[in-house]
Amino acid sequence: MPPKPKTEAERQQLRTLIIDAARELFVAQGVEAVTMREIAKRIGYSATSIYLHFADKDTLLRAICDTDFLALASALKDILQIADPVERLNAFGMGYAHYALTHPNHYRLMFMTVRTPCSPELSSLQQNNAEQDAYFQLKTVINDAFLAGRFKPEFTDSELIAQTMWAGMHGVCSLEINMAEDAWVNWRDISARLQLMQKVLMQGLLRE
Amino acid sequence: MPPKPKTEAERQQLRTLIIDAARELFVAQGVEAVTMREIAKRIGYSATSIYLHFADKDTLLRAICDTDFLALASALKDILQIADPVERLNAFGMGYAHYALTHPNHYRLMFMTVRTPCSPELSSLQQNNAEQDAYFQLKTVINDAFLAGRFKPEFTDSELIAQTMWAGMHGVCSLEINMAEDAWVNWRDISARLQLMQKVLMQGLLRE
DNA sequence: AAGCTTACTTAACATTGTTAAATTAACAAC
DNA sequence: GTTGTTAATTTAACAATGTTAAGTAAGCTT
Repeated sequence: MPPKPKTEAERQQLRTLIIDAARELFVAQGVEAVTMREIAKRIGYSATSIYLHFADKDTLLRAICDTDFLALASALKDILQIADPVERLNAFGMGYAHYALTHPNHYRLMFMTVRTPCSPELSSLQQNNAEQDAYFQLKTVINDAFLAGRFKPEFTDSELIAQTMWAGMHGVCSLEINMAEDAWVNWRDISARLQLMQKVLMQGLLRE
Repeated sequence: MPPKPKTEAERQQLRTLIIDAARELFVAQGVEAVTMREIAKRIGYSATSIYLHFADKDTLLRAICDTDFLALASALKDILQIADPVERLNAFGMGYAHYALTHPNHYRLMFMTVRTPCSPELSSLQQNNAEQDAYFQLKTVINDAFLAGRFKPEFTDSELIAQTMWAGMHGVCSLEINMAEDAWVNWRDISARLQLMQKVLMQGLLRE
């Protein structure tokens, strides 16, 4: 209840307390369920206190987002150790999809909701850092295969290839996350869809 | 201001008046701009009147959605006339993407937002009607190419192919709609991304 | 003319994000 | 030790939203 001057460490601690509470709600019930008052109740503060640490709800959501981008990069980190470039590329795609499908709410926030666009300035993450930036990881993985001459010679723009592979996996994952319950479509098994997408991308892009 | 008993035709007319006003707001400013009061102001009624025609906001949005699913099917209808199955498939993919990118707000509502899932019972559209059901059109286009023996023999499930091609195009379109402004990624030109996706899908799936 | 139904409106409620104004405790200065 | 000052927090309050309940008035039926 009462006010004491707080050290920077204490402030940071409270910040992550808020983020964690928000994430918990958010993972359980999606973005809409996250109300400032509900978050506050969880941590035993009043709603307005959150505004001492985050400018508004959007900023808070982006802070969650940031930690989840980091989590994604961490989840994929080990895959970068695989020696063979094509095998690595395969594993990277599947690792990405696995993260997406096991963290649908995070994934939705990161890539499927209208939000003020991410930019390096607004983020706490370091762009082009292989430990933190999953997009950089993707570019690297693709570029390694590219430099190893594994792609068909007609494809010359490594970053364009990266964006296309991303789009392919993102397409499967986002349709699954958003429309799996949709009875209009007789959905095939998600792992079959993932595998086929992966295979098609590979067959379409790689040399024989 | 005054009440007269209305014929069924008049009721229907008011219904579409509401839908059109809602769509206008919605197209211009996205789903967030669609408030019941704003719609009402546009058509010179009070907000609560809308509830005489639509159970709630979600129902209204889905009604818009329904007319847009129909619009998508209509936009693609002519393509079905193309004789060569592969050429038709190509045109269908591009037509789909064109609709998505020229109607981003509709597309977002149809395929990218959390909504109570579509099912044939809740929709006014006829499933498996080539004039109304774009997914059926897709299945048909794919299946025609399938029956013409144009896919690699290893791919035996025509509907799985359909879902994969859909996912590919959806991936490109939805990333564009949601993340084009994102400065983290050095996005290649959208038409280059579309073309590459199309080409990769074709090269991956079709016989030589 | 009395009453019922229909189309509509105004009031009102609860919930949201957010801001402004109080409160309360610790610390510093005299 | 009283008095400011500052920082952390809360309570009140606002405006906007979706939605419901209660009212109002025009036409229809009898």
